[in-house]
Amino acid sequence: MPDVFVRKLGHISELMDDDIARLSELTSCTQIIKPHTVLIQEGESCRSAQILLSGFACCYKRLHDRGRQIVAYRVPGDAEGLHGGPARVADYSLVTVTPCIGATIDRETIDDLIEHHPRIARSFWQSVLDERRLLCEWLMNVGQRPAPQRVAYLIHELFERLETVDLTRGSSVELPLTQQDLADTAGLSHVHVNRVLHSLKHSRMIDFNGRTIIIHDAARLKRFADSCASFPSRPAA
Amino acid sequence: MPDVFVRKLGHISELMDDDIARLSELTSCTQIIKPHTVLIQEGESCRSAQILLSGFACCYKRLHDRGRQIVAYRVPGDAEGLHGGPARVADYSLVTVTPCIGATIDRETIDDLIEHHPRIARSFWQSVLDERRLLCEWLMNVGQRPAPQRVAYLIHELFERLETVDLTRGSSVELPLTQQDLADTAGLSHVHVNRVLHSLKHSRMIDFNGRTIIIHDAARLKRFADSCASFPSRPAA
DNA sequence: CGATCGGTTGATCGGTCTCAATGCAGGTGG
DNA sequence: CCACCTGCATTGAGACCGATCAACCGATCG
Repeated sequence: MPDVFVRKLGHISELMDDDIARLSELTSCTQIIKPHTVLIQEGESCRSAQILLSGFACCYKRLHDRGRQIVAYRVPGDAEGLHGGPARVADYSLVTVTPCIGATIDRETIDDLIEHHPRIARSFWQSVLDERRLLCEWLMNVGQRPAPQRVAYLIHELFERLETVDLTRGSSVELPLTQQDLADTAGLSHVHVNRVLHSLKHSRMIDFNGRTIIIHDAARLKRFADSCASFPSRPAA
Repeated sequence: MPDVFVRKLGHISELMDDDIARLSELTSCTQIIKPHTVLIQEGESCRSAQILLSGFACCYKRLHDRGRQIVAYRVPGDAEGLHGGPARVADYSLVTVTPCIGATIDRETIDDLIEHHPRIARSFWQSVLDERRLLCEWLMNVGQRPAPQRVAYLIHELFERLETVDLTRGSSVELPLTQQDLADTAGLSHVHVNRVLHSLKHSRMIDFNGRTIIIHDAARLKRFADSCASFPSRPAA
């Protein structure tokens, strides 16, 4: 059974046995990383790709004095720097949120994979394009949605992503994020995120207890996120 | 002299004469496109790449009933769909803003270029990664900056991008965007964009007349965008 | 000449931020 | 074992930024 990373790549683009073998070989050398470890610093050049096999990480940019903007989450199976070409200056910092298990692949190996393994190259393209898709979604999220819908969308997205890697149990997920993290993602204050979460809970859209979130009806949550209801609508009756 | 597109690619990643020849060949068959023409529809599958040689276009997503979010601008030399792999469902719509001159390259040709012209492949990677970089910037822009800084940032970015393709004259640019376009980019109302523009003008940060914008001091504009001044600061005295 | 589109301005409303205080849990050192 | 501290969640009060609504203007165009 290949690891999460290889499975996820195989999901978004067809891979053959030898592709899988080659990738598995590269991700077999793992390391354990402590929470809140900075793996990549915005602005510094980054020579390798990072594969996340377990745990939670996030990517963020800082605005001089002001707050940080989280621009992406990395969950098990995700990777950073899976693109061809020479080393680039990092667009954002990458930091672990929880303890993580990761693997590192250097740029030469990435380039070699892209050059000699067309199916792997495709899967790399797909994964970069998927990142771009999420960035567009997030941009629309913070640009167009009011706070409750914004938070609802984020929770829904994370739930769906974690579902594909079997990190949900039924309708509940473990989200190791603080309300401050959510705030920095949604472009809101953590105080307001708190109120919004409770209003979502009150309207039976979600439920939570500690870091565990329960989504009773993912479709309804999504529908709400896309609606312009000026207030989380109560369940009928 | 190669066209804008080829020059821009050559700028971000080294190309040889035969690469340039091959690309120039592909962009030589141009077409004229009317303003407000939808080239790609969000959600529809898109089989070709579009090169923009002249004119202005924008990419946007729609939120059900609510407004649109512009997620990118395309200026001369930019392209859409410059990535490997099979046709994908479009993440956003692409529509011309002004009359444009464009060229179309089909997916098979793109894949062939990526496979047989390593330097071209690199430049394609770079351009996709540059798009991603801008998306992150925009996300931080709407997520973290107050309205005046947000608009200032956008104007600065567009000025810089247009400068690299020689579409500025000294410190002035022609921006064929309505205030509504800027609003949909910044996640603000067009009324507020109007007020902010005037306050930027009043504080001598920018000047404008019709669609022509003058940036007296690009560095100062950028500095202001990155600051947390609660109000556009007047020039000393 | 009316119609349309984009820009401008004023008044008002409300969503969200900020500030501040409190509570609660886990960890650490005495 | 207790005192303390730190990080996170929670709650209230008040201020403010930016949205909305509405009206008007000017230019362009058929």
